[in-house]
Amino acid sequence: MLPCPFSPGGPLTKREQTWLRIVRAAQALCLDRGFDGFTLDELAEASDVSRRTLFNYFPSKVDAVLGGGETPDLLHPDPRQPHLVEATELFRRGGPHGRLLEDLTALSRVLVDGAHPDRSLARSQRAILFATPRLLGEVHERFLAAAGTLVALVREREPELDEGRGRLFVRLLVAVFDNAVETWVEQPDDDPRTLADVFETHLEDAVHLLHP
Amino acid sequence: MLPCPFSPGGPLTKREQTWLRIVRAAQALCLDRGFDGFTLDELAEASDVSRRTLFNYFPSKVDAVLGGGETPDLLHPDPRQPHLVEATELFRRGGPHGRLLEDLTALSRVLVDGAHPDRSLARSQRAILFATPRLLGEVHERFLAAAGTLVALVREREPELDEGRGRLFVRLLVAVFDNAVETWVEQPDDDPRTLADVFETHLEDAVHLLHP
DNA sequence: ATTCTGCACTATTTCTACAAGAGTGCAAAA
DNA sequence: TTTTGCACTCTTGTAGAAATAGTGCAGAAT
Repeated sequence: MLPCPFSPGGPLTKREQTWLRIVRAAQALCLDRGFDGFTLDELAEASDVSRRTLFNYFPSKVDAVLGGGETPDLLHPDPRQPHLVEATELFRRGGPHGRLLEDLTALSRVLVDGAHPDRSLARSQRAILFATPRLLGEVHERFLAAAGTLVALVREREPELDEGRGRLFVRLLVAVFDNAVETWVEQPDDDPRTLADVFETHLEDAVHLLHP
Repeated sequence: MLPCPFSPGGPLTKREQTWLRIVRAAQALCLDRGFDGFTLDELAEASDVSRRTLFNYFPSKVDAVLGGGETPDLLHPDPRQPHLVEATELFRRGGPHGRLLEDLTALSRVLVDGAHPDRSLARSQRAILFATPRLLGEVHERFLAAAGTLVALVREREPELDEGRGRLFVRLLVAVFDNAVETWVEQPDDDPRTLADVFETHLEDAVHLLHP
């Protein structure tokens, strides 16, 4: 029932327009009054749909403000998100390069960027996260869940990676991600780097730091 | 005013005896009734000191239960803990081996083991952490603080490590530590590995996972 | 001389009940 | 097929009171 954030290319469908209208209103309200400073009734009014319809688009207030879809499950990617299906299939077959870390980086990029269908949304998202540290926790949780499925996928490709190491791997990825988010959120407004860019840089940094 | 957990070797001083009595009582109460199931008045009575004296030994209830001293500052180590002073001095001068990762492992060991002066304490600590997940958060915070000073020390030795990477490094260490704690806590009761052992193993695992 | 203790104090936390808002199920309307 | 209204549950915030955590200090005890 919940839609993917955007179908690529072409004019926006009616549903996509409504989706955008809601997110924009939610972000405006959030920037204006803070996350707890507005109710869903107000958001419904501001975006010109019924309160009930909001939940037709977003499972929660947080999702509306963050403009996120469901957290992707890379093990069983949603067929409505063909780029996800494609990327995971490629990875399963030995990834774009054949070296785990690089392939993982590529896959992470798909994952991280999935939350940012639109440049202008990304920008206000940054402002909101900056103003509402509480939401950082939510972002963390979402990535944590996604990273779990990511590592599950890795373990299919690399069976010698046992569960314990998999868990550790998740934690490392999440640590890099959290750091990337923190950096990205504090970035000056005209810095063009996306969250995925920063994540990739930090992942490389992590590799160097732990290089024997 | 607060003492180091133990002076090495020899018979226990009066202060050390009292320290132990308090910790034992605190752990017993905690295992028996849960962390929130007893008051400091009760702990005072059980360990035969006045309530006020408890705070002479531990800055908080959590510290009493965990049997921890202050979180060590590796940049300015407490002179009353000579092994810390020694280890940091050695590290500053180029560490035991001269390779950052190995020296870091050695230093981390000192840090992690510092919280476990005694085998039997470590064992009940494990049981308590298992039964009271809430305390895991406290343990995390303590290590986070300590890791901060650890990385500050590293940055003195390796000036090309900028602040951003330092922050990332802290996060990675904390991730490894959290994973180690989780593993250690779930360990069967007769498993002789200390937390520091597990931490070291996981740090090595992390290095391999991020090996290009 | 140092550590312990009682006591008076402040600061958090917990509890209760209640209100407000988040989130769901369903059937009729668009 | 999507939207909407409505009735519903569940979680979270609020306010005030009680319990408990934690502090400062001066005198007692060792």
